[in-house]
Amino acid sequence: MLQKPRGTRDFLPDEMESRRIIEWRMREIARRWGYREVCTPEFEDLELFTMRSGEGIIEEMYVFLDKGGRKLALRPEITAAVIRMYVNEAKVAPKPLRWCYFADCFRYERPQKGRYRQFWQFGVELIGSDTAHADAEIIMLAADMLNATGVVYDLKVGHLSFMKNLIKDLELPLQRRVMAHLDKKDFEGLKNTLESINMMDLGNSLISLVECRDLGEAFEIAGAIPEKERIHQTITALDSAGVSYSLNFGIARGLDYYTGMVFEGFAQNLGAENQILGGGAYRLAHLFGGDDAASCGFAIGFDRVMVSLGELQNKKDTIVAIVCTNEGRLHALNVAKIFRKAGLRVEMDLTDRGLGAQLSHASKTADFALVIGQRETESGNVTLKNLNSGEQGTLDPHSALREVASYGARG
RNA sequence: GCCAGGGUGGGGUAGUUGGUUAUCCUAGAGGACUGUGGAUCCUCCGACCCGGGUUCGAAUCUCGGCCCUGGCCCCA
Repeated sequence: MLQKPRGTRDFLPDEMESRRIIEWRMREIARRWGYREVCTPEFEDLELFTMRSGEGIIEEMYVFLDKGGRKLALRPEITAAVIRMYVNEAKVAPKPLRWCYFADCFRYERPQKGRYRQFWQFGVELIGSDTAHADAEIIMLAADMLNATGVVYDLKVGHLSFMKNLIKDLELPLQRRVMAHLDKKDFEGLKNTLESINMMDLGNSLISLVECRDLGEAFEIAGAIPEKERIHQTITALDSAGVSYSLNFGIARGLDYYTGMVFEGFAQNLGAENQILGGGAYRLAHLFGGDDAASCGFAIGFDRVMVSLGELQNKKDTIVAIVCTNEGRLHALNVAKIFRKAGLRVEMDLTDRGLGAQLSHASKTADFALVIGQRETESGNVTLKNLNSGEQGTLDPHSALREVASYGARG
């Protein structure tokens, strides 16, 4: 049998319903904050992604040549494409721009719990606003959105300026190494790296910074930071808004283009892949030939949220099955039309079997049966049967409709 | 790329000192019941992940691959 490609998934109707429900909760929060949806191509020039993240990521992407010999890649993330789009299409639009997206991405990685080769991200980007309150809005929106899904998570907020201030005198490659150590909480590796250049004092400061959960303390450790006032404003706004988070100045988020505030969210009941959200303030537009617009945004790992939520009990539609004889079929189609126009879910029996067999099937899949044969056709009525209670009666189609409509949704 | 454990009808399973037509449950189709379902009974449909090797004979032993689950690495 032909199998689906590794790391991809099929979604049956029950699961799709759950996914759409959660998706729409996120969409609704984005809408309330003024973020409007954008859409970019599923594939882009490979260069778009290597410019943002370096040549190393080619190994982790689906890369291919098209028939014109162009080097393309399935998008491994959306932020770069959104900023490219901003530079191409919207440079002169009034700032700030509030955009969001919900789309699938592709990464060629080894699948494991919460990690797939095709996966969906819900993200937002706030472009052209470089203030404490822009940073705060993005974090508040992230929290609002995760809360709306019902997922249980920890939110960690940090700022790169603390770490950067402490290591600003190191050579650039060394800075990168130190940041990588800190991001992974690899204190042994950090000590070894700094020992080799005789800067153990710095190591101790960095470690206490990473373990520090208090803003005042962090300022003391890191020394004079130009962004101090802005950071204060952001944090004050978060506290005032009642956002639940913890400070963590060890977040490095790997890449060079993050400029200040950074934050991550972690689900509590996932395995090794428990990060469900990541974001921060960054500058990318200049890479793609635009101005040096400041941006801020985040992406939520939609599939991980779904894994964390587990199986959901969705509200079920009331289902009306039409059970009819050959003599009743044309009348039945008219009745079905009336019910559908009223918004009800109606399923015709399409087989030629007897009423007994049709009803047997209906009892497994529906809440009501409308039995329509010669007698109903001649009188213009329908026989409505409640498949849970077994009660039935003959009445005109509109009375039957009222009866079904008042039944409401099944648990 | 690496490590561990797995893969038997659509779903869930039994079956290893190698040996009849591969077990059972469930789901699906039909019937007993030609205008009334769920119970019961009967019938049918349907599987050993793929390929090589050992053997008279492989679901079972062996090798390789694919895929699944979880972990390492990576994580934009």
